[in-house]
Amino acid sequence: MEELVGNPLFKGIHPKKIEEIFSKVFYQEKVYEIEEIIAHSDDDCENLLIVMEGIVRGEMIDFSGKTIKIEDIPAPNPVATAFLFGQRRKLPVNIVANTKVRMMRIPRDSVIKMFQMNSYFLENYLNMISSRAQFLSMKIKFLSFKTIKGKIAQLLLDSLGSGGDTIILNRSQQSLADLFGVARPSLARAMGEMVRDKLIRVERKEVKVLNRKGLNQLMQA
Amino acid sequence: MEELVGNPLFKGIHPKKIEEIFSKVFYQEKVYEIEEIIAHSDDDCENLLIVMEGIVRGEMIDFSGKTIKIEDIPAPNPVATAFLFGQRRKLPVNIVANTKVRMMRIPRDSVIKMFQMNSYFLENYLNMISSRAQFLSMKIKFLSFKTIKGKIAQLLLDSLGSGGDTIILNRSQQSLADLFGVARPSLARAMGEMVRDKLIRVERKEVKVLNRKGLNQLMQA
DNA sequence: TGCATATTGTAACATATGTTACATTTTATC
DNA sequence: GATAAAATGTAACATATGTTACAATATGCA
Repeated sequence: MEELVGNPLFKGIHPKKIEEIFSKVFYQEKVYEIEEIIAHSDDDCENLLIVMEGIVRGEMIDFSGKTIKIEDIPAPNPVATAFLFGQRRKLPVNIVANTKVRMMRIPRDSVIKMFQMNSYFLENYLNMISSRAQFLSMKIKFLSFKTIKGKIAQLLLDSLGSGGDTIILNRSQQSLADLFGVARPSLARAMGEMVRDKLIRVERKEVKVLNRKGLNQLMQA
Repeated sequence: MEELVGNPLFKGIHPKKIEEIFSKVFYQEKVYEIEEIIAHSDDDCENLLIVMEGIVRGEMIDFSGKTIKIEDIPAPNPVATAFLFGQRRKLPVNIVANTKVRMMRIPRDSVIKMFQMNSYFLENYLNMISSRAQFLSMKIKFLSFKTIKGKIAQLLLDSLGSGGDTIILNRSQQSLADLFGVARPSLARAMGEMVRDKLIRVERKEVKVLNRKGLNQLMQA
């Protein structure tokens, strides 16, 4: 069980205690070879999966059969903790072995027992899904700005904080456009108009905010 | 405690049992008048708040100080369950009383004790934040499709799965439009065009997929 | 320095979506 | 069933963004 030390789900729990917990609940371990599919998208999510060794990836399959990588999950981390409970207890992605991996599989019932045996484990689990919900919430705030100028304003005011009025953009226009999910010339045009309207001044990678109130208004729409 | 029957956090728990739980942990109740601010955005989230009576709203404050209503939360429901744990334990919104309200306030420690006293309560809580994470996850998926038709295609093919070819939409056009982050008439138009192009056939809440390949193509763009 | 390459600015035009307004249909309530 | 309320269909028009193409800079490298 030493592999579980360092796993965020077992943070703050003494290794001896971890041993003790696992002596009292049912679980399985299984080894997968490279590129083997560990779990399919839409499979019922009845078990907590933990990467003990190696790296797995989550990938989406679109309907034409193409796959899109979503994220890599290395040991020692759990997989899809937000789908073991809740209304839709199904995996949203395929889980595939990037390397040879060893996975631990703990049934939901065992997990609940573990929650009641050890409040650290419970808090760690709660922290994990809560953090995820918080992160997604932030991301949505960003994505749901409709206009390009709104996204720019959000980015600028966010990275500005309270002090100062200049930001160094360390990304190319193209990468910014990708981040926003817009076309590069459209981004250039939007920034050009903001300069024209004296909201900002741009010099190479340096952006100076001239009119905070104006930027705020762009975020409303 | 009868007000808690019907509260999703206490689903499946016998009223007597609820009494018993609350006899063993610390909590407070407080009454707020109309338009009184119950909690401020960025306040540390140290307590589980439950609306016992009345309706509260969450509202965001933008940089210029204007407020934007986010959602109404009527009794008997908890508030901001996803912010009691996790990395950023701060309220993202102001909580304001829409009507005269009575709120229950349970410290995080008490909540954890309650988790360990009653596994229904624990599962209900887990279900609630998990469902929220799942909902946000789904929303992001839709937001990142550029075109409305793409979003529709994604929704249809997703809820279709492998078998059958008809879906019952249990949401109003408006709520779908909100989910997609588009305007309602735009959604109606897009669906109309898809019907015209013989990709789908719509009859009230029932949608029949006529051309899967065509829907796939809409998702590529 | 000179050259090649990448990045950025700009323009004209096409298109998707938003906005507003109203008619029509469905649903709920008495 | 009658009525009001909600949801939906549709149209005309405004606007933001995408697309394509090319010129103007900036950047890296020999």
